[in-house]
Formats: sequence, structure tokens, C-alpha cells
Amino acid sequence: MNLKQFAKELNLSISAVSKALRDSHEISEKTKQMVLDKARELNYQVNPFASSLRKQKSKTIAVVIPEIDNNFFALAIKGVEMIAQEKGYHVLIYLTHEDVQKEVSVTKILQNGRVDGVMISVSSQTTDISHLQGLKENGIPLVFFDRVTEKITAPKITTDDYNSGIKATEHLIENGCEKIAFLSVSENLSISNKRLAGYVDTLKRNKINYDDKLIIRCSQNIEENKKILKKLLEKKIKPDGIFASVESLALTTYEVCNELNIKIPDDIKIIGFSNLRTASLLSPSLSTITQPAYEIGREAASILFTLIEKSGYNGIPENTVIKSTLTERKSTRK
Amino acid sequence: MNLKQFAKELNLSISAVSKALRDSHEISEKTKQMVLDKARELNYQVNPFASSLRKQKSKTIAVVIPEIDNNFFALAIKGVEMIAQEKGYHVLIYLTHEDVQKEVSVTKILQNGRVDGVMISVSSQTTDISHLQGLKENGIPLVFFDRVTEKITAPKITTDDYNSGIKATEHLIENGCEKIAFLSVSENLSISNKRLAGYVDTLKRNKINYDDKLIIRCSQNIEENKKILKKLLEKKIKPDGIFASVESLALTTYEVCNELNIKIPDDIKIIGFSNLRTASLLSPSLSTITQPAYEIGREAASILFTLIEKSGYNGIPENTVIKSTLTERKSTRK
DNA sequence: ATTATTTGCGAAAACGTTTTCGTAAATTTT
DNA sequence: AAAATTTACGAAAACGTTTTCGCAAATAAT
Repeated sequence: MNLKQFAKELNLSISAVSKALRDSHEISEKTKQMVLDKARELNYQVNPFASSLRKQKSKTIAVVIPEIDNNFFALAIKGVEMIAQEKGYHVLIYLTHEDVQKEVSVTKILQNGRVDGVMISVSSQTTDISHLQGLKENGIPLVFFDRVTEKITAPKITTDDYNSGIKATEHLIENGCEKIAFLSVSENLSISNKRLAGYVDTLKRNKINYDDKLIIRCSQNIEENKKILKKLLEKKIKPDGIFASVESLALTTYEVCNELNIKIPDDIKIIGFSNLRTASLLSPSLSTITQPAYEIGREAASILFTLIEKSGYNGIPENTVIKSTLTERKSTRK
Repeated sequence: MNLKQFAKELNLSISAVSKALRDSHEISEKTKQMVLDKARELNYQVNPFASSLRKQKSKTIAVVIPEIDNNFFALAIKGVEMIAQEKGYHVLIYLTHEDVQKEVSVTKILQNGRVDGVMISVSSQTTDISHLQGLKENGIPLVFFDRVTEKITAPKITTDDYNSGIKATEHLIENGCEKIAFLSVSENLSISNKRLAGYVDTLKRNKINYDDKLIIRCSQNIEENKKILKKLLEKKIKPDGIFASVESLALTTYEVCNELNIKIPDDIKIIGFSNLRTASLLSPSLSTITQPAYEIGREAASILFTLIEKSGYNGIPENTVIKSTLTERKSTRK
């Protein structure tokens, strides 16, 4: 069913029907009503491709994320989708699996106008950002969330990572830790580095000397990380505190401690970034820094939509920071 | 950058360039190479809307799910996205939040050809399925996964829910339970009913008399469920075993047991469907039926793509069942 | 050396909208 | 009552592809 047939049914012109459907003032109320009624009767839906082609607008955004089986990103998407649905937008999902190559190929594909805007949380391997610059050059609005990069000017929605790094480290120190390991995923991830900076500065302020053997670079692979952590925890001078900069690493630490029979929190205390509902049900319950993932998704989407709809509008802050919260549980108890 | 400008640069016709890009045999190898080189140089990308409009194909599928902050669905999407990326398809996500109305409006929107196919896991409130029938009538291939409905003919990918219901119930009985509650989310959800049927039949086979006060209908709301479960567990004749038919209910049970100081597994044993990585880290570790979510996503996507690409092909089974696995942990220990 | 066939390309017609512009008829203003 | 304006609609030109046809030139077959 297309406009041509539709128009014929009503003995109207294609343009009249089109205008009526878009509630144009050029069409009388009477015919508008007639058209609307007929549209309902025929279950007429405009062809999105014809419409997008003509209007040069897709009413679609893309969300590019490194992984989805991670409550943080799942919740962020939930937030995005909520706003998108309100605004009548469609949401395309692309997973990069932490692979820059995939990130590059995805952004290339998105340059052709398929989407009106892009939200991205960069992969942990991303250093060169020319592919993202490419999007901007093609006039496609871009918003970063959580995993941002300083190298490009665009709205960025994050949590207070530096501050959270401080809070987590202070929390461990207050509970008696003196030798705190920082588990990181990548040296070129802004969130990792900011959290690390908070950790380093807090050690300094507490006159604990910084030992770079305690900055543990982990990988994306759980089994590999287990090996790395086993090596760390089997040392005779093993750390007495662990600050996991991402959820997965906190869990891996738990698993390794179980295997090595290391008691949390007696032998070692753990705090980690996490959005797990089960944090409080773990054995022992896990002290966490929780990011407001859903709100981040909503906020990022809102900003993207104003970017799309009010091009030229200058009131959008480059950085939006939403605070995360520290929840103290048994894994850090004295 | 469009074909017209592109063609002018090479002093070729639009059609020649278009054909060259699609590797047509009508074009000589020499000019094909020239066109391909130029395409790379100019970073030419075909306009997806013009192409879709002309070809009546969108290279896009939709995934409609009730929620995303649930590891099962997150993993399923991961599987779908993997296959889609291999096949060069795009993936649109729609969340219904267990709301039929949203499901109906989403499927209406999808009827206009925006997507080449739809994958859906129906909301727990869905009973009338005319909106899904509508998709089929519009010639849009449809595949169900996990939450299927018998009322419509279409490929369905599920786990062996009936069998899993049996396994879980038997496991509880073997470990000494005699009064097993079944926590259900919805009376009109096939998975819920099949799991329930397995439970009922197993009780019968073990000569345990069935008590319909032990079939607990829960809601989507965590707080409400807490109230319901508290009421159940505060009874003097409270159950000695819980079979949670979805992940969220197992966790709520844990939370309520903590609040009421009921000891798992001594006072009550729990088994639940779940894809949580943290199942083994809970206190106590949770015995689970784990569904191969990722594989379900992959399989459902694969089937959808053959449906799309080989229309008329009859070799697709109406039902594909992928087994789930029972993992025994401490929450059901004797 | 003709005729038949193949090769390589271009013109033009879709695909289904949206939007500009033109223009009768209806209405308002002088 | 004539002129000016407004109202309500239609014709037609985009939007950027893909694909069918047509047709020269090149090659192959007689």
C-alpha cells in the first residue's frame, strides 16, 4: 500500500494525502479527517526509506558498545531505548567486542546517513580516533558515554571516575589496607586512567608509597585474567586490598580467591565497580562503586537528540558527569 | 557524495558505476577496478535508503524483547548481533518492558518494510497475537525465541523447558524436598507453563500431592514480589523447596530469605533458571538451570536469515530445541 | 567478407515519499 | 463590484539507487 493507491481510493492527489498525513495547514480539516480515517482503515504506513531518502533523516540512532553481557551496558541501552521510543526514534545496536577494527568498520558503515546520530562507548583498544572524526566530518552528531576519549570534541557523559577512584581507595585504606592492587583493563581507556589517577593520588595523600607492580593490566579474557590474578595472589607479599576497575575483574578476583582459599575480607579486601544486582548476595557481599547506568543512557540519548534536532544549538555541555555511589558491604569489612 | 558526482569524476555513467560496485558481469574488469579504487579514494558509501527503496530490502532485522537488563536476553542479543554482522545485516532493538501495548505498537511500526525480518520473545502479558499475525501477513519473516506462542506458525527456538522443569523438580525431591513451591511470572507464557508442567508431572510421578497454593504467580515488580514471597515464607507451613522459573525470582527469594533469616539450604532449598555468572559466588551458591542464551540467539538469527534469503525454502523446522543444563550447587544441598 | 554473437556501457524508468510552486475557487478588503 | 488575499488542492521535481533495455563496437562464426 503506497500513497498512489491510497490517493486513488479517496480521489485525491498524492500530495494532498501526504500533506494531510503530516497535518499540513494547506489541507482543510475535513479532508484531513477523511484521510486519517482512511489511513487507519487501510492500515497505511509511510515507507520509511522513501521518506528518509526524501527528507535526509532516518529517525534512527546507533549505539556502539564494546559488549552487552555486562549489566552496565545493558542498563545504559535500556535508558537509551526509553528516550528513543519517546522521541519516535529507532535504535541500532553494534557490538565491537573490544576490537578497534570492528569499531572502525562499524563507524565507516554509519557514515552514509543510515543514522541521524551515534552514541559510542569506545573499545578498550581504541587509541587512534580518526574513524570517529570521520563521523563528525560527515555531519553526524556523536555522543560519548562512559568510555570517552579526550581527543575529540563531542558531548561526553560519564561518572565521576577520578572521584570514585579516590572514594574506593580511601575506603580500603580506612578499613586497614596498606597494599592495594589496582586491576585495570586497558592503559588507553579514559575511565581506567581516571580511576587509576584517583587511586594514585589517594595513596600519595595517605603517604602510602606507590608500587607499580600493584597496577595490574588485565585482558578481556576471563581465563587469562585468572592466571594473572593467581600469580598476583600467590606471591608471598600479596596485596591486602583489591580495587577492581571493572565488574568482571571483581568477579574474577572472587573466583580466584575461592580457588586459592583466600578469605575475603580477612585475608584481602575487595571493592569494585559494578552494577550487579547480586552484589549484596555474594559470599561475602561485594562492596561496590555503582554507576547510574540507566541514567547515563538516558542522559546521553537526550543530549544526542538535542544535538540532532537543534543543530547549531550551543547550550550542550562538553562534559556531563553523573555521580556514582559507593556501597559498603562485607568484602571490605575490617 | 552520490553516484552522480562519483560517475562524473570517472567520466562514466551512473549505471556503469552502480554495476561496477555490485560486481556486475556487464562491466569490464578494468573499469571495475578503476571504480573500486575511486570508491575507496572518495570513501563512497551507497545511500542505504535509496538502495533499500529500490531493492525493497533493508538489510536490517528487528529484535523485540521484554527486557534487556537480564543476562539471558543480553546474551541472546550478543548471539544475534554476531550472526547479523557476519551476514552484513543491521540490528534494531525494541524493548516492550513486558507491556503488550508496546509490543503491539512496535510490531505495527515494523510492518512498513523497515526490516526484512523480526525476532521476538513475547511479553508475559501477550495473549492475543493478531499483531504478530499482521507481520506475517505483510510477508515479514518472523522467528520466536525463548518466549514463544503456540498460536502462530513460525520457527521457534527454545530450550527444553518441560524437561528442565522435570530435572529441576526431581533434583529438589532427590535432595529431600517434599513441599516445593513453583514461582511463575505469568500464566500465559509458554516457558512458564511448560516448566510448570514438568514440575506438576514430576510431583505426580513421585506421588507428591499437588497443591495449587504452591504455584505462586509473581509480577514484574521486584518489591511486589518480595511481598508475595514474604507472605509465602512466613507461613507456618512454608515450603521446603523453591523452583524459580526465572532468574529474577531466584534472586528475590534470596533477598527475602536474608531478610527473614531463613537459611538456604537448611531451611529451604532453591533452584532457578539463571544465566548469572555470579551463581557460583552467591551465598550460598545457587543451583541453576542454565539456558544456552548465546546459542539460542545465534540459532534464531541463522534461521531468520535463511527465512529471509531463501523465501519458499521448506527445510526449516518449526521447533528448534537447545538443551539447558542443570548445575548443582549449594542452594539445594541436603 | 559477411553475418551472428558477445562485450561494455548509457538512457531512462522505476522505488515511494516530500515539498515547492502554480492556480483555480472562495473569501475578504476596498 | 472590482481588487486583493486566502484557502485548498494538484503537478511535478527532487531524493539516490538499481535494473531493464537498447545499442554501438568488438569479436567470433560462417
